[in-house]
Amino acid sequence: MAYWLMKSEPDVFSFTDLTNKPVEEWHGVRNFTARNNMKAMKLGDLAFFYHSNVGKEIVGIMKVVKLAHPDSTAEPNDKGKIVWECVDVVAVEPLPKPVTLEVIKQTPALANMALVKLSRLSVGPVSPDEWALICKMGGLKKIP
DNA sequence: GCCAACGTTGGC
DNA sequence: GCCAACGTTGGC
Repeated sequence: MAYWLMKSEPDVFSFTDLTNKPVEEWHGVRNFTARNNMKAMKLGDLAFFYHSNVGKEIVGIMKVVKLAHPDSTAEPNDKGKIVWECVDVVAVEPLPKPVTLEVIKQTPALANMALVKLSRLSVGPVSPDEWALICKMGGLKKIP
């Protein structure tokens, strides 16, 4: 099982929005690296939900419930092919104490995260160590 | 609102 | 296939 981090602007779609839905298609990714990360996801993989621009913090955890499939909002390219894909996710639980980007940058064990190094990547990997530490910092008693 | 970082496009 | 120009993202 792998861990991930996915970004969304809370103005557009927040973690609260996710908790109000039974399941959500993570559509709208238009970057090949991010898409490839989604194609690498397995059922049951967990991902942090990060609020970009507004908040700039990790606010919750979600789970992959459907493997990558064509993005329903993507237009076919000039060959009539849809190259953009996405997974479906469900909310698992919020972090009692959101972990901010500022704190992540100040934490040596987290300063090399893809979130920090590749700030424009909207879907990136998280190592098991990073995952456990952020869960702890976020106030979770049990590491999912 | 600015700017750095990065991806994409198009000319050669 | 290289690289300059341009567009977009996201932090500040």
